[in-house]
Amino acid sequence: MAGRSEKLEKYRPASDNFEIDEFPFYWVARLNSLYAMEMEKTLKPMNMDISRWRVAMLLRIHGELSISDIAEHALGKLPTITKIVYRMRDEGLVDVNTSETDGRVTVVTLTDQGHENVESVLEGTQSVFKKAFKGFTEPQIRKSNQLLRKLFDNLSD
Amino acid sequence: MAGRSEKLEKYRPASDNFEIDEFPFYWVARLNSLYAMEMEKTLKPMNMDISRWRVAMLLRIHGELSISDIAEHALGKLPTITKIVYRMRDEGLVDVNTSETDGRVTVVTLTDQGHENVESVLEGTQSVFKKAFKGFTEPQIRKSNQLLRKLFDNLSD
DNA sequence: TTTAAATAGTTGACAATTCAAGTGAATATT
DNA sequence: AATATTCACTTGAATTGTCAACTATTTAAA
Repeated sequence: MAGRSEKLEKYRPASDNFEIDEFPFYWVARLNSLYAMEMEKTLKPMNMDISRWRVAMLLRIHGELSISDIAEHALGKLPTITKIVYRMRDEGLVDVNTSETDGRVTVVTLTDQGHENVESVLEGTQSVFKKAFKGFTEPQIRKSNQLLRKLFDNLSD
Repeated sequence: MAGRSEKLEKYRPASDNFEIDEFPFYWVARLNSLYAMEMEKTLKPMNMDISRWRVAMLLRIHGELSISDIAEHALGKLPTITKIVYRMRDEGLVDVNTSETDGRVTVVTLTDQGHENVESVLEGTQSVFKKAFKGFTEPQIRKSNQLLRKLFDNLSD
């Protein structure tokens, strides 16, 4: 009978009045797929895909990362990241070395060609972001980001 | 020199002051993966995965869908959905039939076992949603949803 | 009414991801 | 110091997803 719990009913997937259009994770999934598809279009001509792209961007930002670091940021499984990295190495995009301070860790960096590749893709990717946030002001973008982060933090506890 | 364009710089992936933590699609991707991983934990004991689950939920809501309908809602490629559906049929979760009004379309529905399966999984999945939106009020959830939809709509033009 | 074009889905070859089970290096325990 | 445990990957087998090419059905055009 209380207003709040009644209203919340429609977000409860098990509820009879559940409305999927009102379910945030439905839109997170769709938004993510759509973004990925748009990006693939930009990436394909450069012989890249979304997986390689995510790894490359992280390396561009951080300079040097271990396989686990990449897995953590890109939220992928270790074997998956391992294989992406070695694929990228075979394509000349990254260098792979064993850490000098810890023999267990594998350190990955972008090669010159990898850097060039990233920069030329970057030009094309901006349009996707612009399109999605068309009409948004800076504070709105910041708030959107805060929201996404908050949900992520909540879920990772 | 203008305030706005300077502030917006950090969201431009090509920019030198780009900060990935401020990039909404980075968080969309991470949030989506994290949600998927949490869901997988709940789904695994019932012999389900996220793909099957998405198809099952859509069928629970809509009752009957064609392969393309499912592909559209789940934002998957046609061959992918086709294979998921036939896998689910082999596992007894769905029925697959040719439409009586249009011989090209394949109509998919949940079997009784599929329904039971969905209901028992639903019990477990609520906690994931609750965890993510812990501390959110109903208007906040609604606003979050609006935001995600808006981004999706922008991108799909 | 043929023929052409568009739809809706399927299939097979290939690529990517994932699980389970390993390896080898570093830490912790006895 | 020897052994056990944990950590950070790596590998192979199996599953899943994707592209390209194809089939069958319906709709549109000539």
